Amino acid sequence: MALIGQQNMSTKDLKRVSGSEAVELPEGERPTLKTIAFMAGLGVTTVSRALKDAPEIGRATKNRVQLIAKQIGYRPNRAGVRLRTGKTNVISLVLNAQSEIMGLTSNMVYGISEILSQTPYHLTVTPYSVENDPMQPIRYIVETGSADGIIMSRTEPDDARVRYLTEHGIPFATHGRTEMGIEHPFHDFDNEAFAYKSTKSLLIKGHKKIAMVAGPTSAVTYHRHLDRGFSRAIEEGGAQAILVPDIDVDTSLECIRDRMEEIMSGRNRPDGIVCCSGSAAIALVAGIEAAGLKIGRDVDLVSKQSTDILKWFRPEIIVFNEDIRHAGRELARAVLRRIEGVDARELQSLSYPEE
Amino acid sequence: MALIGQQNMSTKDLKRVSGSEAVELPEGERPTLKTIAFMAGLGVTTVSRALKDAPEIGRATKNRVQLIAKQIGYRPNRAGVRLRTGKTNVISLVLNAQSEIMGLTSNMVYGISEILSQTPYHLTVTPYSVENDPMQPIRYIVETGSADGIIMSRTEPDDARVRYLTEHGIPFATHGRTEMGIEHPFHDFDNEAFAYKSTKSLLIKGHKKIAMVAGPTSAVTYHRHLDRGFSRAIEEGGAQAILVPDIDVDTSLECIRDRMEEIMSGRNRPDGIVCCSGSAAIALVAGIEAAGLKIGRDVDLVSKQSTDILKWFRPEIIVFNEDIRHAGRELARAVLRRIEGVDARELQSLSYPEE
DNA sequence: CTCCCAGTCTGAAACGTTACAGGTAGGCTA
DNA sequence: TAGCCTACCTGTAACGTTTCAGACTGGGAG
Repeated sequence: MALIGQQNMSTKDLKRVSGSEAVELPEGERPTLKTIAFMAGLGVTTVSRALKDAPEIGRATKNRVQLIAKQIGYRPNRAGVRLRTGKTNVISLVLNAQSEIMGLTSNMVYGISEILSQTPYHLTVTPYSVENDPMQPIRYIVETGSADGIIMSRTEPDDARVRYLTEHGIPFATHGRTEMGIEHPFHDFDNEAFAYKSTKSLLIKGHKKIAMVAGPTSAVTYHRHLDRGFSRAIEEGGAQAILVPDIDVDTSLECIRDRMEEIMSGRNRPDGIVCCSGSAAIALVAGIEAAGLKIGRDVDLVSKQSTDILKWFRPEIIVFNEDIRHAGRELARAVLRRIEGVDARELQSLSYPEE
Repeated sequence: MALIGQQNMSTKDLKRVSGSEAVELPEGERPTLKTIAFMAGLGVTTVSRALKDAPEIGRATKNRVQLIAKQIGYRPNRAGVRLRTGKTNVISLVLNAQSEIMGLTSNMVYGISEILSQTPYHLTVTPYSVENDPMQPIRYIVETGSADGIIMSRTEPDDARVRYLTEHGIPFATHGRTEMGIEHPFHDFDNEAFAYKSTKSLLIKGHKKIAMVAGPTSAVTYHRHLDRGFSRAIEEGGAQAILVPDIDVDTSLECIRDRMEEIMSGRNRPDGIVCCSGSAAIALVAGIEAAGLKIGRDVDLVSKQSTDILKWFRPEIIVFNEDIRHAGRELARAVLRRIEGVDARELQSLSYPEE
């Protein structure tokens, strides 16, 4: 551990500008406020203020300083700013490191980055393993002050993280909604609308026995929305809902397939299925086909997908798309504006299923 | 907290306490070296050194200081360390923000995080858009000193980023190899072995006209390896290589399918195909089936995959697995050890195709 | 002529850390 | 007894930034 700092390309012995004029030109080293101050013949304070357009600095001076800064490619030292102000200029994406088949995480990351790339913010990713407490990374970030804002997913109706962050006044945005009477920034896909529309589309095709996967077993909020939309459509259509028990967002694909085969081999099998994730749909299909049935003939399947894969898999599947990259953009925008102090209620958005 | 009263024995300690600073008890604020120094009745310098087990600090003192630090949950302030030492404790993952169907990026991120979670390092992700210069994020990181080490992918035989980082002495590790006479840390999947083995397996099945997708059109190094393994196996087996021109790592799936359909409808169509990515395989299958052929009957397909999806898609596809999460772990380990000063040649690893 | 004010600019201090150059006490050598 | 060494510990300065409390103009008011 004594070795760690050693890579740090030494030769730091540069003549320092102390009180008098030890001439230091923009050689090798990164320019700082001091460099600009020296070049402009001003004090560091003035330069600092000039660069942020403070009103007590003359127009001419500001222009001059800003010109120099641009010319020599000045970039504020993040450590300096952070130490002095506590502002990290970091947004942390907290997610669970579950293996996933589709590029869900990637698209979220890319969406967020798209927004952050036009700001001084950096993005750090903090996964937590499935067996760990989801609160742990959150606590770490808050206790060490290592980010100005947090984006997280797998939001639950009563979410301990939301409560904790709200109590501590840390800006955050969630992918998904809560139901705990706390107003906070979020972005969510309207899963109720999806479930409703997709169930409807099955009803219109004349199906009468409809199943939804995965059901409301899970702790995650959006399953409640799915259930709501599903139940509403079922009721309106006077159809029968077939239950698919014990499947949630973490159920393995193998398990989904087996469960599905079982159900599709039973005598009360559904003629229409609503599925809420692309990967689950793939397992469903395997189960259905293992039961000797065929999508689009014996049973219709409508699924949400966050990546355009199902059309390659079985073109017969009816798909609705959830744009995760867009979610990433929305969440990034929300958390940034929250940091600026915008009211949480203005930072809540939904996106709607598109066929 | 429990240790507050613990001002033990000596009388001379008191002079420090009453001597200069205002008495500042461990309030809501985060503890710093000063807090510990006050509690232990020592100087900040001593505490700093005691915490890193410096030899010039007495055993007893070290134990005492470390105990206090643990008790009050002391965490070094990253900004302080970074400002003073230049060490950021950040690893940056630089990747291109191409949409991807499989969870390639995610698994890389998770693999890296697995390693970093046991260290003080954080992971930042810096995507660059496809139309941008790949050098841009690299330059940014180096110029602003915003990471201690870099991990990057899409490595090319003559890679400008590798040259630049080597010249600047910045630790990095690449996913994939270069061919430019510069020794640097890398992890790579042995694509030559994969191409050789998979082509062999087709030869053994009696196939005589074999195609490989994607071909060596791409700038990325690993296509050369694929080509080498493929050619070697073809030569040994006295088979015929069917060319699939103009397909590279960035070709859209639609385009791959169309090209494939065309080729499979031609009169000199292959009876065996080697494919180097799961998503390309999906498009290939579509093309093959559009030509009215069937995998496993008219043509055999062997593909690499980085996520276990092909078995769901067409179980007839013969698969080899590339473990991206493992690659992430290897790369993280490599860049960390490089930061510690380990020779680059000791930080080069390959992983081998597994069926 | 003085006084005050607005408009500009400034040095010092502080954030938390580590490197440097000592300092002190006690014991051992000569 | 003086001198020196070892084992521990210490204060100060510095990293780059922002905030605080001035300080210096020139000019207008009294």
